[in-house]
Amino acid sequence: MPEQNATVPNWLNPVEMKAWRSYIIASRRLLEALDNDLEGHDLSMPDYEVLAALSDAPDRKMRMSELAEIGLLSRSRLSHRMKVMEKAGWVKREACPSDKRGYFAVMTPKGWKAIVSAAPAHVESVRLRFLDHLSKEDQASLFVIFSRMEEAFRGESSCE
Amino acid sequence: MPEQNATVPNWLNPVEMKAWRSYIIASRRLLEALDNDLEGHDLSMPDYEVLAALSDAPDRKMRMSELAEIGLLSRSRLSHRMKVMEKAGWVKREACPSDKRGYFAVMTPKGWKAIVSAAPAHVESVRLRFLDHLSKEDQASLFVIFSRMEEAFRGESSCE
DNA sequence: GATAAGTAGTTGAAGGTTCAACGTCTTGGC
DNA sequence: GCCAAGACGTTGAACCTTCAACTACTTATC
Repeated sequence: MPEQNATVPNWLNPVEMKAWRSYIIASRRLLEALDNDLEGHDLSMPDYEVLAALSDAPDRKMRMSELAEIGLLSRSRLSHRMKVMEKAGWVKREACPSDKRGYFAVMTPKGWKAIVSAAPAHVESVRLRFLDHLSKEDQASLFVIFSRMEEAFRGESSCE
Repeated sequence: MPEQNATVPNWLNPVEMKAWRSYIIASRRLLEALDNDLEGHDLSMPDYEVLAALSDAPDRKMRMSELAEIGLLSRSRLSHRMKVMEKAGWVKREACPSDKRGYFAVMTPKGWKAIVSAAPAHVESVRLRFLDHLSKEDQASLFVIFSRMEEAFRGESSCE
């Protein structure tokens, strides 16, 4: 970090620095590892999340925009991704009768099979890579901390 | 999440689920927000980290591979990124005399100016978006948790 | 000291993501 | 009803990342 003191910047002290660095490194590695673990099932994390969201939805279908929101994807990104997932046969699109601008993403039986076969391994991987490092108390306090953070971001989401 | 019980998958219980979801959502938003905050200085997070690492190195220069490791970038990605950063005038490359395969990434005065002007705002943004949500004790326990996670990933880094 | 194996770094192609612009439809105000 | 403003979703272009292949050099082994 360069030093400078135009308005006396308030650099991170060693404790803060360590917290921040360990967080940033571990969180990247975590995402990487989860993605790798999923690769065996030919799924990426975003694809998995889209399928997981659909699998929980009534009739396994959901409006594009809702899906984008849940999956933390921009509309555009979801749209591009859907083209690929549709080609893979996991989902299809269906016009929405009540709003003619809208579409439903609908999970196909093949998509269902894909997520059913990937889910146990993915959950296992979330445990192994994340939850297993946390005691019950850690889990509770992480939840508090990150909910607070999440709350703070509410309203300025950049994936619309 | 679909249900299935081939080998009785051990789904997440509500506490685990909440910890996991809040973590994954907040951590994505955090990265997004930090990137946005940096945008005003025409830097992305990876660029910032590369410059920050260089600015701390002796002579503000560093071997490409070391830089890649610190910045959590693959060699290839760093190489591509360097081309851009070089064009922007922040860094240049310099052959390594002792190992003729190797290169140094060297920070230019312009690069120094860029990071000096971005750093205070970035640090402020790390505080605002992350550290401010954490008490001293939270910081310490996060550090313990994520160091442990980081440790577990050691050796299977996919950015070589 | 020759050779095999490994390391440093780059490259191009394939694929993913973002951004701004667009067409289509809905909604609210008059 | 009409019109402006907004929401839904898609598109293409620009950009970024990954992956595998490659060159050039170094190291280890014999």
